[in-house]
Amino acid sequence: MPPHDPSSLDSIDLAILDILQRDNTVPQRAIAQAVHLSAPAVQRRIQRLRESGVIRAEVAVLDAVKLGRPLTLTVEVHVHDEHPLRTAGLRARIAAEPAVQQCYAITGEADYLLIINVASMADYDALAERLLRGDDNVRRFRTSVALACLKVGLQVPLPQQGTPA
Amino acid sequence: MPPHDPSSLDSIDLAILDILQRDNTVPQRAIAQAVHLSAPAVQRRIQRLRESGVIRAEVAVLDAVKLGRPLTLTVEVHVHDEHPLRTAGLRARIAAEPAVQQCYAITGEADYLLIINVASMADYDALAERLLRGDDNVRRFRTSVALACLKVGLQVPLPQQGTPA
DNA sequence: GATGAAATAGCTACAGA
DNA sequence: TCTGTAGCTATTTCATC
Repeated sequence: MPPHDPSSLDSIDLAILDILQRDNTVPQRAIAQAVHLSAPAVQRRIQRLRESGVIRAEVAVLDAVKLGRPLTLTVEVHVHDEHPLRTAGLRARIAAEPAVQQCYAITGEADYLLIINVASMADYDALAERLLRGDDNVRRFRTSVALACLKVGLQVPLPQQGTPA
Repeated sequence: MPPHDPSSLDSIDLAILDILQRDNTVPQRAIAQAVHLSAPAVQRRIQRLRESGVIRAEVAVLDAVKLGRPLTLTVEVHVHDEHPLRTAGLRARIAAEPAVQQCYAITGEADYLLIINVASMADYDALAERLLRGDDNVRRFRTSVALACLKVGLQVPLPQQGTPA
């Protein structure tokens, strides 16, 4: 995958990305019309954006409520030791746990921020048990219940470490 | 959009969703083969999942670094008054702000959790100014810098309120 | 739910700017 | 190097069983 510096993205690339970010089922012909280009030209640009990694993935976004996981929780995790060797287990469990939707390593008060989807509080309790309470490097964690999701963007922020979702 | 209760999703639906959640460019023939069904049968199921809202969106996931927004921040916002009328402005500004990738209304210590992507700290400062500091209903906010994104799942957790991304 | 035909989208090759 | 035109391949979609 060749690297891609932002300066090589022209305004047409950005316009294409703006469309695909919202809906990647839009036919290339329709995109072509929107950006005043031919369909193959659009196709080539999309191909390049994929190869260079600007487009990281093309996915379906699912509805957690309709999947029977109506509860969303945010969890701030504090660890004793941030050393990779000491956090490797936690990271591996997080990667393997489908209920964990997102995980960021952060600075400041807490060390990790998790966004989790579960069917019930009982499920969360069990999850917290095997994910956090069993780990003696986890000092404490603070859970908040999400009441609403006001916005969901899908730009992947930082180079991913470990297993991708 | 007809409602869809989780019980009406059989194991084949779940298998299809599991594939599409990772990569929605997989041809229906390949999905059909994976779930031991014919392509049109898969097509009908996908159509139903779309109409019922289980599949909420089909999108391209972009790389924020390659787009020139290498900084990810998480922000916990505390407000004075949670009344919808008093938070409407904040919510509207969040919805309109492309740098704000995600926003959850949460219980507990803070009232909102934001996940933000910006090009620089200077950009964030300007953003915080127009988004938060200008709002006299915002009591305080706590910003953390994300060091790494360990996992990104794309299940939309709760019914969205306000403008979707 | 499966089969086969029609429509449509995506991809490649080639020519020109 | 990039764009546009043309033609091909493959996928989606629809009608029928």
